[in-house]
Amino acid sequence: MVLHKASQPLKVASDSAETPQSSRHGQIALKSSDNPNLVSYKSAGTGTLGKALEVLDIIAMSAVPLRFTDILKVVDQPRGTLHRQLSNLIEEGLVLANPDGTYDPGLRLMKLAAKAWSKNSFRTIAEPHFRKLHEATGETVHLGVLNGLEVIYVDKIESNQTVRMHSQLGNASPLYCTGIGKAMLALLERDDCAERAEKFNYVKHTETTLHTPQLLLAEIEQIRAAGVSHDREEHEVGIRCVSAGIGGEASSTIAGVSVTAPAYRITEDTILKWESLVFETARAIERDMAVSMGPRSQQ
Amino acid sequence: MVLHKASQPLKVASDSAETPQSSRHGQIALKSSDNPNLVSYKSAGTGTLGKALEVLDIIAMSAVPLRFTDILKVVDQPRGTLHRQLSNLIEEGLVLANPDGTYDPGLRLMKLAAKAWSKNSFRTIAEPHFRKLHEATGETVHLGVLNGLEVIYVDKIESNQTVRMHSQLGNASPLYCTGIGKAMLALLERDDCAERAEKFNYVKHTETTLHTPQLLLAEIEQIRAAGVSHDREEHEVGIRCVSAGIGGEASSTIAGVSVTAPAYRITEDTILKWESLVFETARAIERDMAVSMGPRSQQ
DNA sequence: ATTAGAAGTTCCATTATTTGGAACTCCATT
DNA sequence: AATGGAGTTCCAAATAATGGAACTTCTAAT
Repeated sequence: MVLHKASQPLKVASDSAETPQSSRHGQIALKSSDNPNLVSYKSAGTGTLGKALEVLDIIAMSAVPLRFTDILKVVDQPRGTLHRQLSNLIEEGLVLANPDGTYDPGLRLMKLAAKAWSKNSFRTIAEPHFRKLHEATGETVHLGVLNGLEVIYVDKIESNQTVRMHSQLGNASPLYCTGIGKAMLALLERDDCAERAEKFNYVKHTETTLHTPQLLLAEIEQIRAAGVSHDREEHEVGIRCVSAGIGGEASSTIAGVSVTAPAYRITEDTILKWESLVFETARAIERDMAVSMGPRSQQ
Repeated sequence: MVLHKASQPLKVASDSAETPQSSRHGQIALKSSDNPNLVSYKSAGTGTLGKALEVLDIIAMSAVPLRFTDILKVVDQPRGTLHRQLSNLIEEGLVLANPDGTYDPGLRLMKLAAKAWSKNSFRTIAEPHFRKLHEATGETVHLGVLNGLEVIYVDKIESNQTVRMHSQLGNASPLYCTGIGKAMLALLERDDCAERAEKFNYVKHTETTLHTPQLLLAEIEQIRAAGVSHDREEHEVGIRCVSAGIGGEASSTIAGVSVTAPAYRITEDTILKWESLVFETARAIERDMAVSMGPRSQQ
C-alpha cells in the first residue's frame, strides 16, 4: 500500500477515511472532526472499538449528564445495541452509571490519562525548559500539542495560585483563536494549513477573533516570518498571550508553548521580552527532542 | 436535579466474571485485578472492547515504552490479531505510535479524562469542603475514590507549591497502605472488606506497613470505631496522614479525604486537630452528596 | 385507581467482525 | 548472501455484534 522504509511503527490503512492529515513521514493520521464547540471524534471507522468510543465521546463531551434516551437520539443505533454498548463501557470502567439514570465518563479514564501524561515523552523533555519559562516570566505558561483541529494542553503552570492548576490539563481548544494554535498552524505545510483553516467552525469569541480562513491564513504568514504568534484577546477579552511553535522539521509532534497574562498588566516591552523568551524556549525544547530521538529517527 | 426513583441505570449481568465486588445496591461492579505494583485490568470479559483495552492497559501501565513484540509477549494473542488491534487503537487516538517503533498511550485519553474530571459530580460537590480543609490545615490534602483494590486520586491541593500539583491526579494507590484507602475499607461491609483484604498483593513499603490481612483487618476495626484513619509512615518513610471516609449508607460512591504532611512537622496536637477537621469535612461532603442525589436515590 | 405510553431491558436468528494461522516483506547481523 | 528477528498482509473459520420485536418497569394523565 505504501512503501515501507524503517522499522516504522504501525501504519494504518485509512480505508474509508475522511480527513487524513499530517502525512509527514509515515506517522499515523489522526482523525479530525467537524469541531463545533465541543469536538467529538467522528469514528465509525474502527469497527467495534470505534462505535464504543463514539458512545463514550457523546457521554464525555456533553455539557449535561445524559440519560439512555438522550444518547439514543444522538447515536444512530437501535436501542438494544446501545444498551449492550453501554453495558460494556460500564463494565470496563469507562463509563459511570449514576444513580439517577444518567451516565458520566468513568474513573478508568483518569487512571489511563494519568499514565498517558506521565509517560508522554514530549512533555517530559519539554518540562525543564517550560518551567524555566515560567520562572523567567512569572506568568502563566502553557504547553500544548497539535491534535487535528485543536490544541490539547499537556502542561500548565499558573502564575496565580488561587486558580486551580490542573483545571485545564487535557482540555482542548480550537487552533484558530489561540496563540499556541496559530503558532502550530504556522509550522505545517502550507497546503495542510490551508486545508485545516477551511475546516474550522469559526466562532467570533471577541472583537479581534480571526473568524475567517482568509484572516487566519494572512496572520499565519506573518507568524511564519516572525517565529512567534500573538493572541490579542482573540479568545477571551482581557487575555493576551505570546507563543511559539515547536516541531518543524525534526520532530514528529507539533506543539507549542505560550505565556499568558491579563492585557492590562502587559506593556509593549513585556511583549518583546516574552517573544524572545518564548522563542528560545521552543528552540531549546526542539533541540532536546532531536537529541532524545537520535539524529535521524524518522524515515 | 431530578428525583426519579428506579429509572435505574444499566445493570450489568456479570456473566462469567471473576471478581464481583461492591455488590451494594445494584451498582455496577468494577473489575478488580491482582494488583502487583502496577495494576492492570484483567479484561477479556467484554468481547472486543475488553480485548482492546487490555492492550491499551499494557501500554499504559508499562514502566518502559514497549515495542510490538514486547506487547505480543504479554498479551496472549496471535501476531496478526495484535497488529490489527493496535492499528485500531492508533486510529482512534488512544495509542500513539512513536517514531522509534514503540507505543505510548495517546492524547485522546487526556482529552477524555479532562472531561471525566470536570464532570465528575462527586468531585464537584466535594470541592468546596475539600478546599476549606486545605485552608484550615495549610497542608496537602487529597480526595480519592474507591476503585476495586485501589484509591484513585481525583483531587489534590499541595501545601508546597514547588511540587507539581497535578502530578498525581488520576494516579492509583493500593488501599492497604494509604490513609484514604483504609478509611474507605472501613466503610465497606465486613465481608466485602475481608474479601478485599485477602486479595492485596502486600508490599512492605516501610517498617510500619500493614502487610497481612490480619494486621489490616484489625486496624480497620479501630478505624470503624474512630471514624478516622491514620497513615503512620506506612507507605513512605517520613510521611504521615490523617483521613476520613465518605460514603457509608447514602452514597453510591465510596471515597475519602486526607491531610498529609512530613512526620517531623506534626505534633500530637496537630493530629488531634486534623482528626476532627477531616472527620467534619467528610460529613459535610456526605451531606451535600445526599442532597444532590435526592433523599433516597438507590433502589 | 386505572391506563396510556415513555423509558429501559432482554432475547435470538441474522449479519458482520474478529480471529488465528501461515505466508510474506523488510531490516539488521553475522 | 544468508539467517533470523520484527512487522505486515491475507482469508476461511469462529465469534461477537446487530437490530427487530416482545417484554418489563416506571411516570404522568385521566
